[in-house]
Amino acid sequence: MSVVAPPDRRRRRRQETIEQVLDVALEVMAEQGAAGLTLGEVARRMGIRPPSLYGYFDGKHALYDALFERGWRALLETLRAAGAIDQTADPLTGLRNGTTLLVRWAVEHPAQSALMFWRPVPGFAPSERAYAPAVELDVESRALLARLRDAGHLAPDVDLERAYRAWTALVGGVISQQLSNAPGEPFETGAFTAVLPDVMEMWLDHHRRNPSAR
Amino acid sequence: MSVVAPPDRRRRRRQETIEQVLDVALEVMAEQGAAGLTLGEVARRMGIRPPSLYGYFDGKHALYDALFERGWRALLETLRAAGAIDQTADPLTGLRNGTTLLVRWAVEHPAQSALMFWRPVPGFAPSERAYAPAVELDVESRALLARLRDAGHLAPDVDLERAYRAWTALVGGVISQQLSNAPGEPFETGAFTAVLPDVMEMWLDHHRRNPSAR
DNA sequence: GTCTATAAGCGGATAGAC
DNA sequence: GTCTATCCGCTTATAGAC
Repeated sequence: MSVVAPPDRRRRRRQETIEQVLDVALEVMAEQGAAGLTLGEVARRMGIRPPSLYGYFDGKHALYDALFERGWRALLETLRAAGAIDQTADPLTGLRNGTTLLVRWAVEHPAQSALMFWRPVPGFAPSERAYAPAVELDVESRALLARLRDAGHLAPDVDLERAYRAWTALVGGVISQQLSNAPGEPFETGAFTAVLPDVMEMWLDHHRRNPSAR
Repeated sequence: MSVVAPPDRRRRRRQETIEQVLDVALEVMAEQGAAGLTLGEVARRMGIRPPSLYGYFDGKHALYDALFERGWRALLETLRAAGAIDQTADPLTGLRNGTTLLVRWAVEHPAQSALMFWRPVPGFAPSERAYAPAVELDVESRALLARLRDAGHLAPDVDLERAYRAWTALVGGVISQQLSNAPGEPFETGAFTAVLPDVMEMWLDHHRRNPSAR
């Protein structure tokens, strides 16, 4: 038996502090942008000194890594909770609703989205661990497209890989245009989120009629 | 007559130094990313001290501003030279060629594109002067879409504003996916640049048949 | 053991004096 | 152009409080 087992109390308290660091870091990023995060500002808001943060995170990149992972987990949970990637649900409804939810989440979490979708922080690359939930969503999304094809909504001989890349480009494009050119606009009335339905129908129309292996 | 008029020689030399600063800064950005630019690294490569750069640029943001403007001018010139936005050329060919050229330029100038299309540098916003060539391209692009409609390639009652926003989202999406998810891949063999033709035809098909005012 | 602090090193941006 | 000096941010070392 372990002689130095830490009491649950202490472990829980530590975990709470870690969560608080992440919460505060998200606040700072929301105000200053993803690359505008500083340990000094996080420490200031927590009432501690910057070096104390090293008891919880192994430096700034480790903090970014945790924020990256947390973001993808939150997004994945949002989509799962809505049943958008449920294997028994109607794939067409799932794609439309899931895509809309994803874009909404991105627009409502602009700084975190920048960290997750682009590479705004010089020198930071997510660890494999942090990347895992993103891979999970990737796998589920590809499976959803396959079900969409099997249900007859896409051409039977559609090039799924190519169609998937086009889909990510369209969705990512709406998000990046909205966040870069009209930041602060809410999802409901965004100049670019407004064309998301058009863009989705473009993609659906095209792949219903076209295997896209030109 | 002016007593202190600087000889042309000196003015030219100064201009050359300014250009050299910009060239070196682009090199550093290409290696470190847009936000990875540091005055120290630029000065080091030029064989001078960081404070000396203040004789040519009023600080780091002014340097970013010049790089932003230079990038949009270069892109605009590339498109003009190819006749893509020539008012007498066939608008359909112009759109296809111009879009392809734009995406190619972006993929071949990734760090500068990030500065131009997104907001990777905390606290930096382009000046009106630096923004001017971007506005010019914006105006020309909208005019190209109008000619496309008048030539019968788009539905006569198409919502041009909406169609234009969708087009920028599609093109920006291809660029951002390519640069974020497969950086370093050349334009010719890029995983996402490869779907650009699909994406363009999607947009054309949709707007030929659909006014997109749903 | 655990948390946090202070001190100090380093690099970067920038203002001022020469 | 330079050097100096200041300020800020990340990071490590070390030491004191609980």
